[in-house]
Amino acid sequence: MSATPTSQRAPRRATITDVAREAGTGKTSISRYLNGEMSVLSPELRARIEAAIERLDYQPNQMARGLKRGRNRLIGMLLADLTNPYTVEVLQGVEAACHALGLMPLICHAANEVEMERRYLQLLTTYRVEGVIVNALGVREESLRPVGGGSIPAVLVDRSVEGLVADIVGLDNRAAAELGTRHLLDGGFRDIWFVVQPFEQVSSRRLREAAFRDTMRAHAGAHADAHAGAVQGHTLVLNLADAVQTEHSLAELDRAVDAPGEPGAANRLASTNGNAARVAVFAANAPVALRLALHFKARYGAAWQTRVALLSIDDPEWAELTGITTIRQPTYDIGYRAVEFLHERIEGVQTTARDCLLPGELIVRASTGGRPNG
Amino acid sequence: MSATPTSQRAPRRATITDVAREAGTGKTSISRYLNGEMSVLSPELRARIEAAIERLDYQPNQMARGLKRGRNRLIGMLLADLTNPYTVEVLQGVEAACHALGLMPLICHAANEVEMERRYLQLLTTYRVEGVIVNALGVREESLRPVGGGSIPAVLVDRSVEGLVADIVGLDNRAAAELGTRHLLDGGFRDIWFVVQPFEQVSSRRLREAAFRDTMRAHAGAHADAHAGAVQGHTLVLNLADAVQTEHSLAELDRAVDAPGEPGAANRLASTNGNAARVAVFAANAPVALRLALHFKARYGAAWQTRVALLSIDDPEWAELTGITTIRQPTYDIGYRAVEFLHERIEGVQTTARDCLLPGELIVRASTGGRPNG
DNA sequence: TTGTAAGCGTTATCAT
DNA sequence: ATGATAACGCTTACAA
Repeated sequence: MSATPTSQRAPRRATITDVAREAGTGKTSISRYLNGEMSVLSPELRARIEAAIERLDYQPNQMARGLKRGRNRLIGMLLADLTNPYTVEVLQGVEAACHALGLMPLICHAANEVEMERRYLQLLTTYRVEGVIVNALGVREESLRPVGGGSIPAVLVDRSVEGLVADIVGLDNRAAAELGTRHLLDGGFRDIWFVVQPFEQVSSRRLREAAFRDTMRAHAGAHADAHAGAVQGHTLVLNLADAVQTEHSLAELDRAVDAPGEPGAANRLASTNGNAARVAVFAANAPVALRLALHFKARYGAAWQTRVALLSIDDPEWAELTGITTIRQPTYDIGYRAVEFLHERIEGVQTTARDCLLPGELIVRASTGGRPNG
Repeated sequence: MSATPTSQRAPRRATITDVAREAGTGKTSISRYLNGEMSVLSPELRARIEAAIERLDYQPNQMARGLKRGRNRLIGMLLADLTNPYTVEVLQGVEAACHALGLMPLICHAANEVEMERRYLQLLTTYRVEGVIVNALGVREESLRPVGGGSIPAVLVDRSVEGLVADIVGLDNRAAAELGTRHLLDGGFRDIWFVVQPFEQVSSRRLREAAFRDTMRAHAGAHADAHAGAVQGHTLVLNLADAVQTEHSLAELDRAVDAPGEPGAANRLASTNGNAARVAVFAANAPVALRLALHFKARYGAAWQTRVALLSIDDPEWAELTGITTIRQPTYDIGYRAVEFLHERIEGVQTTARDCLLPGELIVRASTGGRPNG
């Protein structure tokens, strides 16, 4: 690292007044030119203005424009967790839509901190953004009140927030969880664990977990007499924010994997393929799936997939590499739609809160097949 | 998706004038209160102001403040590619530093599009950000000129840009590439391929590639007589932006893997462990490593690591899962330092362009060990 | 077709 | 200790 002094001062940027003077006219004409009101400008004047702008390298100050106009084309994008691939993908859709609609997203990353979420929301408000897209932490937060209070247009992504009415767009969680569960059931798995982060507070997790249980129950009912031993469905909470709790939960899962289908092991021989002997683990999202995969690999070695079948909602880049079946979310569309909804609201569309549920796509890979790879 | 009409109009936000009226005083006092000039406010007035602000839920308009003050605490953060985990990690450092320094980063994602980079840079300029942190695409871009022209303070991250003088902070690429290469050499690998995206334009890639070659050459020189057959170092360009070219390059790599150390295969038996028979592939970054891993898995099956030893700069989340040796970049620090540098420049520190090179950390995993796992 | 002047919500200058 | 008043850079009636 080196540093020696030098000299150069940033020259003050040209203002509309400078341009007016340079072009020998008034500010009004410049403003008209900037706003494309060409029909009211003589070609001669227009040319002079154009030249002046060019000469001064003039660029209108958006802040000043926004102040006067009362709108600045800024929208806030509040993100719970950028390390989750889901978030980045949604963001791509958001950016594309913003681009198309002439909006500029202010991206704020709460990094799973409630305090950050609060701070950023306040900041956005202070910058007078015209609306916000919120991928909330999910906690019932007083700080989100102004958002819902009609004070500022908002669209929720992925998660609803208790006591807050707003448009929401995200995965059709019920359908997705059911899709995954049925896939495992169809694959002949008898012992299925649904692993999810603490879900009381987070609507999407809650819905997925509920759908999992419902589907298992429905299946059990339909096949009550067909099979001697019923399938087993368990929900396991994995609190990734707490290392101790995480270890605890993983240990519970280990016991199941070590002795699959314990109470009812007898009926396993009747199965059509080897999957009845393997425990299936359904991860509620990618962070959970990753944690599980890392754990299994550490415990059972590189060939862990012969012991456990992993399925996950979300389709992270390593899923293909590891050969894990997933349910891909239409992330790009989610982001795109969210902006469209917000845009409508900003433009004054008045409706009650809308729900936009997009379907997930099952991507079958080796993990849930009959002959697991190593 | 449902939608039925409702009614509620956003009430205009309170302004400083509203507060002044509510508190029965002038705007000046409110401004003073906002800026913490408590010493010039009687406790009595201060209390009235506080109450008025509370009652009106007043929040000062940053845009107006910025317009008047000439500074808005906004900085631009231009990102080449958010899908690269590296970028997200750097961002975390940036956010932390901004938080600490009271700055608000406007995050712009160019998504590897030169046109986007241009557009965003122009946009940032138009919003009068006080500075920019640029993780440039690397292309020699005329649009970056205003940045370097002293017109606006800037700090480069990871990559320098031709013909643009500015502070730059990033990985010590030379040292990192040398570290990786030596690790492979020490591991007994004789046939090493360095795989990198087109590197003419991107300084970090260029440096890594050069360091790789230099290290290989140095090694060859030092051990010229010791071993009968010298080690072989190859550089392979993988253009991920072009599917056809990518396939072509991968095919070339396949030939090498299928017949490792072709010209000089005789000396392989002399090796101390099995690694002389395996081809080692050194990926210049995570995106390359992922593409390679996916390819190898598709071609050689789940046990591909018995055929190829993969090493990569960057430490993506799947590296641990797959057991791949990596060189981790101090991403968080890179982001943090970048903001600190920028802040100094914004505050008027005048120096010539500084280089801040941070060291990478070698994380040894199974991939480069003597007995590869499956 | 062009220009003047009054704001937008702040802060800064200068009185009182 | 307090408060008019003039900017900041722009848009927009309203004139001319």
